[in-house]
Amino acid sequence: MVSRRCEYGIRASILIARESLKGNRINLRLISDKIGSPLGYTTKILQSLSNEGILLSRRGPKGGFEIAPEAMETINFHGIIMALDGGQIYSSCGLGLSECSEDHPCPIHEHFNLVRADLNAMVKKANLLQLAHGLINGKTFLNTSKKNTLIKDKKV
Amino acid sequence: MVSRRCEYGIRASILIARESLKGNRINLRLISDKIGSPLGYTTKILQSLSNEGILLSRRGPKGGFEIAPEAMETINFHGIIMALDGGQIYSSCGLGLSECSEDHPCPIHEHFNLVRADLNAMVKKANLLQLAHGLINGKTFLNTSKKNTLIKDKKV
DNA sequence: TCTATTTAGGACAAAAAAGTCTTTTATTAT
DNA sequence: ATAATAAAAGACTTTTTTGTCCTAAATAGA
Ligand code: SF4
Ligand code: SF4
Repeated sequence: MVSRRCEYGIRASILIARESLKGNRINLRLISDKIGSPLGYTTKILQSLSNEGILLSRRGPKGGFEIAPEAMETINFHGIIMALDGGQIYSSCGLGLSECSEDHPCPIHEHFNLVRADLNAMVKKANLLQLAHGLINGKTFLNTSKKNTLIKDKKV
Repeated sequence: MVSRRCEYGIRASILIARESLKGNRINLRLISDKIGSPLGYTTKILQSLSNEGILLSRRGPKGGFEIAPEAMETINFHGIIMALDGGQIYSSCGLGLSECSEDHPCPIHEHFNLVRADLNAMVKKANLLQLAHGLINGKTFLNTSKKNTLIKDKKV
């Protein structure tokens, strides 16, 4: 549904948001460790998010990444996906049926529109403040298994 | 959402179904032409679908691909996706948040469940008979632009 | 039987995505 | 100032996905 790049970006953002709410800045090593992503790859993803203004970064000792608490309500999945994958998910049909248009719809257009509407609603509804709070309250978890091992194991 | 491989497979299946309803067998060259997919790649996708019993193939002159009309109601997107991409779409979280479990959900689990439910409903509801009929009636279209040019152009 | 046609199958190549490594720049504390 | 720390940036490699090409096997029709 989204690229791995984007998956890491989402997980990292939620983690950084949580730490920022607790007043901490968190560095690359810790992030890649906690979310189970390759360090050298993560650095670029976080750079992209910084460049897009989603994260704040600070070099040097005591440096790391953070998110301004007042911005957290504005930053949602949609923004992160746009920053990392670019709008393809939205502009292209998820089923690859070439062209979208209301007066020339492909055979499954109606069905697919429902899914797309839900997806759009979700990515815009899910903001970082909410997600980070969920983590802090303990109601929800940010599972940090390395490299999706659990999911891959299922296949074997 | 699905791989390109799967996109081609879906488009091809709908086309073959339509032709089969009209009593025609359709060959590789025509298929790849109509759906705008590379011929040599398409051959393998159709082979996979044949091996999974989704398509019937016939070699030699007047050969080609077809789908038994009585099977069309049984063949849905779910089956095609499983045959070509394998169940990853279902087993892994579309947002890559590692682990799925009802008692240890990740922060956006509830939101995502809605999308997933819709998606599941769609891929199972969309069967080939229905889709092929849509094409024949002229109510819906199977857009055959080559290599998703329209979508890619939007980015430029 | 012979030839033309069409799928099957496998080896190979190119492109894209994911991941690694090394050097540079900024920041903090001594 | 200097040393240590951490992000920025870019070159490079590996893996996966996508795509190409060539040969073999099956089938229909002359
Ligand atoms: S018309 Fe609908 S189903 Fe068809 S390609 Fe466009 S969005 Fe997808
Ligand atoms: S708990 Fe829900 S949102 Fe989280 S990884 Fe699993 S399916 Fe995805």
